Amino acid sequence: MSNNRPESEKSQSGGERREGAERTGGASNFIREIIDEDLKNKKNDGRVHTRFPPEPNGYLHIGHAKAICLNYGIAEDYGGRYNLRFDDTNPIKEEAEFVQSIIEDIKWLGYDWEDRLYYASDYFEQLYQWAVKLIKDGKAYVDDLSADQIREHRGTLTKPGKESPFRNRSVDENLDLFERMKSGEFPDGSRVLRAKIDMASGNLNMRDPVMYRVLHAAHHRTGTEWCIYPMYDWAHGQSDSIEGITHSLCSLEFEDHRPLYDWYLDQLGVYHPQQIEFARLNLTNTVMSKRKLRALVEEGHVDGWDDPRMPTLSGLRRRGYSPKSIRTFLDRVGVAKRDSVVDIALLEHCLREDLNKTAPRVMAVLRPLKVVIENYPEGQVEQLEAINNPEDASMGTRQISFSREIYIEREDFREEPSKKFFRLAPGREVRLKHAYFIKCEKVIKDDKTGDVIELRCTYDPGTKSGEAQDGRRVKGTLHWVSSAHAVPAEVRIYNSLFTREDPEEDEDFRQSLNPDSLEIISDCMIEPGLATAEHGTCYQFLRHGYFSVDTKHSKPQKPVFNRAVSLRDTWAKIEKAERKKVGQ
RNA sequence: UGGGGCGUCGUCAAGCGGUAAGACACCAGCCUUUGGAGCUGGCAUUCCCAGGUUCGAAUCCUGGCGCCCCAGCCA
Repeated sequence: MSNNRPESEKSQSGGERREGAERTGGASNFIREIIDEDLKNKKNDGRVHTRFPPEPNGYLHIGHAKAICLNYGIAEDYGGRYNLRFDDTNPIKEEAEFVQSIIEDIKWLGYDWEDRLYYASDYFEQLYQWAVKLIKDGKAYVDDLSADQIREHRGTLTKPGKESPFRNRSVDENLDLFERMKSGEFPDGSRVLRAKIDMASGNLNMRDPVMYRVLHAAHHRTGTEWCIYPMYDWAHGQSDSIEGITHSLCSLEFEDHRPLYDWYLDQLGVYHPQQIEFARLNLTNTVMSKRKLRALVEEGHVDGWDDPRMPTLSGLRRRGYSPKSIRTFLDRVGVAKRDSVVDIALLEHCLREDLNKTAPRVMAVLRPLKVVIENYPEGQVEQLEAINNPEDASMGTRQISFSREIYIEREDFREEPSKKFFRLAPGREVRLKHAYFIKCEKVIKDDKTGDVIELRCTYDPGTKSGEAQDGRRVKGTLHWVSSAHAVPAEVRIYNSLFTREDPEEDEDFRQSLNPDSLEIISDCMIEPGLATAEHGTCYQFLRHGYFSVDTKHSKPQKPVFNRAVSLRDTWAKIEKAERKKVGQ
């Protein structure tokens, strides 16, 4: 590296950073350009401080991960800090258990906010004082209108609103009423505190937005201390301001809330964070709204928030996704302001890329077909050496048992093979991975059904470990397990939850729910070493894909595996193309 | 007939007046004891459209068109 300046100096220079090998935070984007510019102008004394502000009302999904990686990744890359703040301003929807799951998911992604864990509810008292200040300044008033009346007064997108008859109460009356709202004198919904801005604004958010509502509800942290709660819009900007956030990154729909945040901050005369909006993540063949995800859970279409088909972080984790693959994915997706839908194939690609380097290879037969090797001595068992990962020699080797009777994959045998099928067929020879060449001599069928139930083969003792002494080649290599040594297992194959790329296009997103999104195969045979595989571990089942030990259902001697992602399947493409040709 | 955004390959996405990066997907080939991985090559004469400015425009100007968001006492 030509760059040998001290680390601290590097971290302050945008230009150098792009050349640095250590820069892992992804390509430049419009947000980083803004920050580079701010740094150049010595804005915020060169500080970069971001935050991720989730509402604890549900589980995090990969769309949230985009916001997390963006906010936290930028802070890391610029040598700044990042906070975690729960936006808990609505006690009716929020629960402490969601706080825990959110913390767990973000930690799992690999981030550490140190001691900077905050809650909007930490600021309730300050927010209250600020509200009093606005009242005293004649910038806020207590409104007795009902929710319906407020809506009517708001006007429409094209028509200006009407001012509330309570808009011009005296400061003293407002102070008195607000105080009594706080002390619990009024029932829910009876009165609100509103900012006095402009009922004719083209921006609906500026038409005297509600700052406080009366809510006699217990809050997960403040209990029953408060019976008025701040609206998100009143709490959010000030919370960022209090924490000294320099760049408040949020999604596009808050663009026209920004003038309101700025208005509040201006009236209060406090520090202004800079809000920058970006487009949220959408993925093909899934849905990303909390409402829809909740419906899937509650209506029983999935096994829970952590169902491996869900785009939730807990679901992806259970399925076998690594934090690294998710972060890589998000880096590659980039950040911009245009609405987009990312092909889920990119996510899968990132997982394969990661697991290819790290997952131990292992043999598992999902749909076993018995093979008897007639010329192999009965009762003989030999140990063969198998490499654990051809991509990483340091992962070593293991011993596997070979014997006269084995299982191979049903789909690896074809009685009438097509030209391009180069696996096992009558009279054909293939290689057994790590073992010998075998040749199919006889096909045994069920008398009644005609199904192939067993293959009789011979092996060539001179092909041990997979090479023929006479140099003859074989095109196919099959995985297998020794029937006497293999252990039964359950394997769950997942396909996309929705058949349609964009399920939201339907009137009801449930219409394109994929009936085949989960296939349970219960009679699989796997290498004995996997019988006690640890929860969450990922393996590559040779020629199949990457499989993780299910954390919910897997038990020692009764293992359950989730297919995280299949291997790229060139053969499937060839077959598909062949079928298409024949169909013509 | 309101306000705020956005329009570059099938999908994301660089590009910031000097003659269209990269990734995924797809296609072709090489290689292979995983039809995996890897490697090589192909894949936008054109940037929503139309005018204009300029020696030169995806980038600047004007006018259209299209898409998204906003009328919670949700966030």
